[in-house]
Amino acid sequence: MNAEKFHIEAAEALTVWYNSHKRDLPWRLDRDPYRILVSEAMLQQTQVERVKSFYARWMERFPTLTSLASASEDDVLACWQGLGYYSRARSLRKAARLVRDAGLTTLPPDWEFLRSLPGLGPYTVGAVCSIAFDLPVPAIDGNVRRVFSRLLDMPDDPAKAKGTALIAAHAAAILKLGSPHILTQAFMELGATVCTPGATCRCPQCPVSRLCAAKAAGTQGQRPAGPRKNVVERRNGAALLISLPQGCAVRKRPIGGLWSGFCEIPWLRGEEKESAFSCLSRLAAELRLSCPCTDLKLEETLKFTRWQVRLHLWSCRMPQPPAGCDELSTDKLIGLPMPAGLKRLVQKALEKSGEKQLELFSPVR
DNA sequence: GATGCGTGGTC
DNA sequence: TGACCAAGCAT
Repeated sequence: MNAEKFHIEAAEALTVWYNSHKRDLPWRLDRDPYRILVSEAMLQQTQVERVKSFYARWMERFPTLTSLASASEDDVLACWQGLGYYSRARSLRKAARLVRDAGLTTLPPDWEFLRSLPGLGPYTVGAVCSIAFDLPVPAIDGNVRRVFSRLLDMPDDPAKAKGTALIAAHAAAILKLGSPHILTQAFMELGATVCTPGATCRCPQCPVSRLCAAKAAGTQGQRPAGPRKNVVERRNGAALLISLPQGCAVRKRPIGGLWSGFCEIPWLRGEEKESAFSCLSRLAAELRLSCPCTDLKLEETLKFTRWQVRLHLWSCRMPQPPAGCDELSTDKLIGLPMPAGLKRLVQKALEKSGEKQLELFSPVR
C-alpha cells in the first residue's frame, strides 16, 4: 500500500473508531486550552486512573489559568503532592505567570510561544495545539510511538530522533486528513486501550489492524523495538524519627535535585550492599548524634527510576534539633509537603506509637 | 544523547 | 515478586 492510501484509510478508520470507543475522561468535557494543558502535564509518565482525582481537585482549586498564576508555589505543590515529578507543578505555575505577564488571560494558539514556556516540550505543545486548537501538529508520546512502530513495523527504537521524525511525518499527514483534535486523541486512545505493550495488544479489536505491518509479519509483540531497560539497583537505607521537646526533627531538602525543596525526616541511602544498621551509623555521625537509637521495626520502600531503597526506621530522643534540622510539632508533620514514601513511614510510626503508647514524642526529662 | 526526576499498578 | 510499565521534560 502506498503512503497516501495508508494515511487516508488510517484517518477514516481512526475517526470512526474514536467517536464510538473513546473513554469518558474528566479532561474531555470541553477543549479549554488551560484544562487540556493541566491534564497533559499530569499525564506525563503517570497513569490515567491515578490522574483523575488529582485533576478534579486541581480544577476546583485552580479553575483558570489566571487563578493558577496568582497562586503561591506552596499551594500549587500541596495540590500536586503525591503525584510525583514535582517540577511539573512548578513549571505549570511559572508558565501561567508568563502567559499572564504577556498580557494574556488564556493560552494562545502559537506553537513558538507555547514551546517557550517551561514544562511544555514537543509532546505537550503538540497535544495543546491539536486537541485544544485543532491544528495539525503531531503529539508523539509513548502510546503514539508504540502504535506507529507497529503500523510501520519499525525495526529500530522509535524513541530515537530518527524514529520520532518518521512517526511525526506520518502523524502530521494523517492529522491533515481529518480533525486533528479527534485524530491526536485517537492515536493515544488506541495505544492506551487496544495497541497495548508487549503481547497484551488486542489486535482483533483494532480498527487499523488491516493496515498494520507488524500484525502482518507477526512481530507486534516485539514492537516497539528498544534497548534493554536498566536494572533497578536495590539498597538499604536508614531514617530517623528524632523526638524533641515540642515535636520531632525535620529538615528541608536543597533546591534542585531529588524532591527539591521538600521536607523530610533525616535519612540516608546506603552504599552498594551496605546494611541498614551501617547506614544508621553514618547518619548518626552526620547529624552528630550522641544518644541511643531504638529500632522501630518499621520499613518502607522508596522507589526511583534507577534504584529503590528499603528504608529502616529508628527513633531517639534529643533536647534540641541536630545540625541542619528544625523542630516541628507532630500534628503539623503530616500536613507537610513530604515525599510519599517518607510520609508513609512517618504515618506508620505515629500509628504504632498510638497503639503501643510508646510516648514517642514525650518531652525529654 | 544520556541522565535525573516519583509514584503506583500489573503480571 | 521482581521487572516493567504510564499521555515527558530539562539539562
